Amino acid sequence: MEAVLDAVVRILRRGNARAITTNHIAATAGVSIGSLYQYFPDKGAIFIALHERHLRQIDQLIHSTLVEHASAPLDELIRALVDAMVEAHATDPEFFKRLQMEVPHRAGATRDFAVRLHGVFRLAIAVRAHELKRGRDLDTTVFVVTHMVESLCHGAVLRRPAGLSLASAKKEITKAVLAYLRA
Amino acid sequence: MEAVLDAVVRILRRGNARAITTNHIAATAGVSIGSLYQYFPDKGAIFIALHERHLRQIDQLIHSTLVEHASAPLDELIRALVDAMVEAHATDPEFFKRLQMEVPHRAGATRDFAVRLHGVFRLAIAVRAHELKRGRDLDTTVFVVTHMVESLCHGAVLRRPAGLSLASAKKEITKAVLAYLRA
Amino acid sequence: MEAVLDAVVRILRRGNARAITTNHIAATAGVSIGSLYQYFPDKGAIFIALHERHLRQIDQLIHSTLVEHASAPLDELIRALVDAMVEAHATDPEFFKRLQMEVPHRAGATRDFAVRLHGVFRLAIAVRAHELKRGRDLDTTVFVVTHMVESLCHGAVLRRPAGLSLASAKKEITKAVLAYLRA
Amino acid sequence: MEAVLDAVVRILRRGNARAITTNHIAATAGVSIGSLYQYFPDKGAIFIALHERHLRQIDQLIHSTLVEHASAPLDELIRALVDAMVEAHATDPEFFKRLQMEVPHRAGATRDFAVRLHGVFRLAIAVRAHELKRGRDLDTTVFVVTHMVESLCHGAVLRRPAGLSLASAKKEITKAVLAYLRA
DNA sequence: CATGAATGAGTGTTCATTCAT
DNA sequence: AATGAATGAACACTCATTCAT
Repeated sequence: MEAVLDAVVRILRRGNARAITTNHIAATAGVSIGSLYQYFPDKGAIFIALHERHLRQIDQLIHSTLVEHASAPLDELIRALVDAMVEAHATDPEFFKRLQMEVPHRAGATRDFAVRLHGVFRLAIAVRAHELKRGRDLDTTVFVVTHMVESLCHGAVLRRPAGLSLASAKKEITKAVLAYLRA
Repeated sequence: MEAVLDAVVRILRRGNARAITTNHIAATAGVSIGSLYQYFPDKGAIFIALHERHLRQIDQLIHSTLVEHASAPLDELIRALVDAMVEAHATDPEFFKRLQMEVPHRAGATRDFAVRLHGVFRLAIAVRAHELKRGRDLDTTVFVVTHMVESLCHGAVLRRPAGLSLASAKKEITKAVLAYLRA
Repeated sequence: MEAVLDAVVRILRRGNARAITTNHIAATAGVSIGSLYQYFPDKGAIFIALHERHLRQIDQLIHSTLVEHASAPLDELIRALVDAMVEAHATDPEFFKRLQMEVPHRAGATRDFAVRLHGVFRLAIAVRAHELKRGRDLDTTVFVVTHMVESLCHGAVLRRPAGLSLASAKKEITKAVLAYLRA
Repeated sequence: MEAVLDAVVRILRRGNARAITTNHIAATAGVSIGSLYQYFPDKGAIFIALHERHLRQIDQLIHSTLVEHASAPLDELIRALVDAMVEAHATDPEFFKRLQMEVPHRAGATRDFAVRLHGVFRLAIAVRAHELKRGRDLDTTVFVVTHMVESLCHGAVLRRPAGLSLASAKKEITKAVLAYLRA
């Protein structure tokens, strides 16, 4: 199963978006289509699994970042999170872009992403509520932070303006998130 | 040509993502496939045109908002922009979601979006540079604002937490953007 | 459409039961699979159409036999009917056998056959009721005659014992049917 | 082996004609496909065995009927045979119909049926030759009787007209066969 | 003997695209 | 310019069969 997902990744990296056929995936994975269909009910399931694996990896990254900085103040935590998110996608931005664009991602894959981030971010922010102004709605705050982190980190990797280094981008994102949280 | 794009919209609204075939699009548009291919070189061109039309609509919306608030202070402008963006997508969020998920948007459609917003936002912010701290890099600031507005406005329509009204979401987004700009 | 059915017939005659694939049918018919699927929703529809055409041919044969012998007495009519039925299948018994055995005939094709024969036989026998004993139930009589004619005529072509000529078989069938009708 | 055939029967009764795959048969039978292929060289062999088992059951039924009525006169014998045949199929006509329609019966399964019936009927009629007119060809007579019994008994179960009870159908079939034999 | 994961040739079907009318 | 029947490459998927364990 892992081999199949890796095969899709390999094909995607090679840039052959047109070659993402079940037969070609199976061949690239070194298994027969029969075997492929023993583990995935249909083609869509492969894409869903691929997205989910990607999300799981980000999840783990964020989890370990949160654990590592469990007792750190808000600004340090945000800095670390942004750093982790950006680095996670900066390794192979080309591939990441293609995964976003070429691989159909129906079925709330993106939603899942927002939802999962929501849970852990909620906890992390709740713990540091004393650093924020009183009277804020926690879920609203988390909603905004979640979207800012996701969108800006992706943007930093894929669409940052020429002349803006990745390091500066990370600083700016951190600044923006903290500005919101402290407002 | 407009009829063809409207046909895709109609099919999308009906929810039949599987039915987006050139033949079905032509039939729904009330033209023959032959005619369809007289105006669009291939299927992808239809999707590109559809996305571009959507972007053009948002562009116009933002343009008129900017013109309307040409001499307004920063906070009013941002409030108006967020309002316009959210309302533009809130009319039919189901359709909008499907457009994002089902219609392949290769060829930097999203990039174009960011790029276009970038241009006008740049001007609007440059004009109000006196309201911001000195020494900021304009492009960086615009990059962040652009992504925040896009991501949060889309998120507000598609993924806002239960219990958060659209009106409150708009306020919160405005607050977040202004917090960043004033930081 | 006719060409497609003829193609199936040709393949069947060639004996290549394994070669009855939609692609092969289309190729044999001299049309593209695309065209084939423009006229038949799926493979099964081809078989149904083939059976229906065969039934229609038999229907017409029986109709003209009935018309030709509209005012003939019962024994002459039965003799003519049996003759027509046997001759219709005797032309190419090999093909006919394969049509029965190799071509899936779900969806009440055979039932239709019995039903159609029932209607015309009913009329033909009703008109000659005076030649039969009184008090017979017409539908029951027709049911028996229908099945006798169909089964025995098919059997005469496909399974008659060695040493029994087709001509003798026809005589015997006629005798059997008349014996029943006059009983 | 018996379990495998029963599995096919069970699947057929459930109506899932599309589900008659070797894997599904094996699963339903509670054995592995490996084991299935230890006893049956290929899929066709399963169907042949199924048909043969069915024929064997009918054979036994007819045999015992013949033995039971070994010294009975012709009319009693025919009545008993028709009764046995009809009852044999009337138990589960739905299943029987599906067996006929869905299960490929190449390889002269039907022929075997006619042939086997032929043997025993031949003997039974030969013994009672004194009840028939002289000068009849025995094989011809048996051919006709065989087909009449098979076709009419099947027809009585599957296609008898509304308003005709099974009991009346049996009487009528008996009458028809006797009428022929005595003609 | 039994198992069942693995195989892959082969199938039905779709659908973007063309082109003669 | 408009049409839409025809095309056929390409695809997702099935399922009978094998064979190492």
